[in-house]
Amino acid sequence: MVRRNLPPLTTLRAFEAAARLMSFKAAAEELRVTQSAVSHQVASLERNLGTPLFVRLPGRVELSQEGTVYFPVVQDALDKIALTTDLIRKTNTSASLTVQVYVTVAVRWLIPRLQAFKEASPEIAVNLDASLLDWEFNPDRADVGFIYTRAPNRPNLTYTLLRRERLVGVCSPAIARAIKTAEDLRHFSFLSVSGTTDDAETWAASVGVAGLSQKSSPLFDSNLLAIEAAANGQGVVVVPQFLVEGDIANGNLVAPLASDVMQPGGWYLVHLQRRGNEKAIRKFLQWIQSQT
Amino acid sequence: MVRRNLPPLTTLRAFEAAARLMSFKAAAEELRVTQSAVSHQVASLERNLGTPLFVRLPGRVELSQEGTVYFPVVQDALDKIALTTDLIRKTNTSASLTVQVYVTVAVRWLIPRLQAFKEASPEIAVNLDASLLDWEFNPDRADVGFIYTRAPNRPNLTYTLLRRERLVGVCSPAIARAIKTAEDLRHFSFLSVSGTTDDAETWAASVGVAGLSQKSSPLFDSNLLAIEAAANGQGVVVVPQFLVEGDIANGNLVAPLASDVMQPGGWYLVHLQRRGNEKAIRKFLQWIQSQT
DNA sequence: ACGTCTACATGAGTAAAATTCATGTGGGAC
DNA sequence: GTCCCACATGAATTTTACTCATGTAGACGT
Repeated sequence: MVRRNLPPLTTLRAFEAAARLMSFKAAAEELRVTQSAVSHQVASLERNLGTPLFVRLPGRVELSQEGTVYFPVVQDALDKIALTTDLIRKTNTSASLTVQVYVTVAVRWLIPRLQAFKEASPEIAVNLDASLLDWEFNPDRADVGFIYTRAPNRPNLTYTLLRRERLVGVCSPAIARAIKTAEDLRHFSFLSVSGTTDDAETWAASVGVAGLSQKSSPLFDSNLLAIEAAANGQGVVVVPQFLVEGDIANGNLVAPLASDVMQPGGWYLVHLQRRGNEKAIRKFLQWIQSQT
Repeated sequence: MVRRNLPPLTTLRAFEAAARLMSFKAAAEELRVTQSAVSHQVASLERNLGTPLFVRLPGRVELSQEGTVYFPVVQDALDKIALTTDLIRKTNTSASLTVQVYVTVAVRWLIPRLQAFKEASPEIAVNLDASLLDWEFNPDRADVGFIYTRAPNRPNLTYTLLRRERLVGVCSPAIARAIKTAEDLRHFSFLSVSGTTDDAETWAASVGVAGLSQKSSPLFDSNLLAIEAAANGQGVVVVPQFLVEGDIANGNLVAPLASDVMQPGGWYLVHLQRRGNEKAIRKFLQWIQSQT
């Protein structure tokens, strides 16, 4: 068929649900929008077609004559699209899961543990969408996000708190030997990372050298580089503890000064609310909760 | 079927056209969007499905394996929706045309002439969407608009200039007998209409009494009421001439002072660009052009 | 008769999606 | 090597979808 004058296709979704359920309210619940959205969508479709598709009765609706003609055609069409869409998705995505994760977290925490997930769920291939500076979960690019935020409240997203994390200042063993008190920090560089200077200052204040981290030197783009630099004896970096607990355990890095200060936000596993029932997402969520 | 996880339906339109034509560029032309829009839409659908639907080759595309599966299902579904949509539209709207028109223009100019249009095109029922203050064409509410504007450049709309109109100051015959020169206007009220005070002042300046219209009295919501008030001897109103030429011809209103000042904008017949080929719209446009 | 509750309707404001714009890229034709 | 073409992409803009707040009409209970 040559170019067709289709109605706005999104409105068909609302119309079909409302027609099938005989209720704008029930359709709204199913589609996870407000009743008002369904009402507006149906009205838009009716304007486009130039005729009512429903007869409005007190507290309920019936299909109009035109609606009775339209509904089975639309329902059948959407059903066929949905079935084929699911088939293609299953073929390609139910066996994979894309995780959006900060590159440092990927390298230093997640990747070492992924083997365990693969063993637990061999049918799910995990792809990592590692980002350098993106703190916001992008549902267009990933199925889930391992995200640090202080405001876990973006609409349409489900946030599951995995951990609140302590901040630690770490350095190489050589530098650690020279640090007896916080005052000794004045002799070494703070390796600051863009976007995390608040954390560094919070930690510095907690060990009694408020303001010191602001006199810092090399600015790094990511914790990954900063941690490497710290391990190489170039100074002290302040990071969430879970990123360096492996290095602390093997002596590669040392946390010479104790502090109980916590990051103000939390680390969350995030996904689109409406995808909360997908098996791969649920399995990953369960697994990562068991790891933290 | 209970709630389904449909892809974004708008993307299906782009996918189907691109798949049928084997060209994003040709699909863009057919859909009257840019090639970039098609590219973005297809990419969005591919992300949603988790797999490419096209194989990109130099300067052309082929359907991928999944695309080959998906295309006939989507095409068939959209064809069925389009056919049924057209059937419903034909039943309800191809024989009718809704004209958005300022209420004064409707009462004083268009309605008296509609009989001629009905005789010329009896198969087209004209509905009027008369508005009081809306100067902007709303394609959601009407098929065409008879619109005054100085800026005929909103995107996606086609503007056809019908006329540029002279402004006239009109009053009852009784008041007209008392007006020999423009200075005599000082003894009478200017009947101002919200939204048209610029016109009134432009006219007043053109007959040599700049500023006089700004000392005006009763403010009316529409020219219709103001014209009625003028005919009833309550003062002078400044309006586009075509609105009162019938009253001037029958002596109900008089334009005692000549002026050649024109309205700065124009009167246009407006419609959605993409609907320019519809028979009812074309017929109405031809007819109203012959009337002006 | 009155009050309460429900589902749909509507306008305004906000968020998300669609689209345009400008430009880049890779390959084919000449 | 140059030019041209179709597709790709990011940013900005426009349009659409949606939410919010509120209104309305009728059903139901008292």
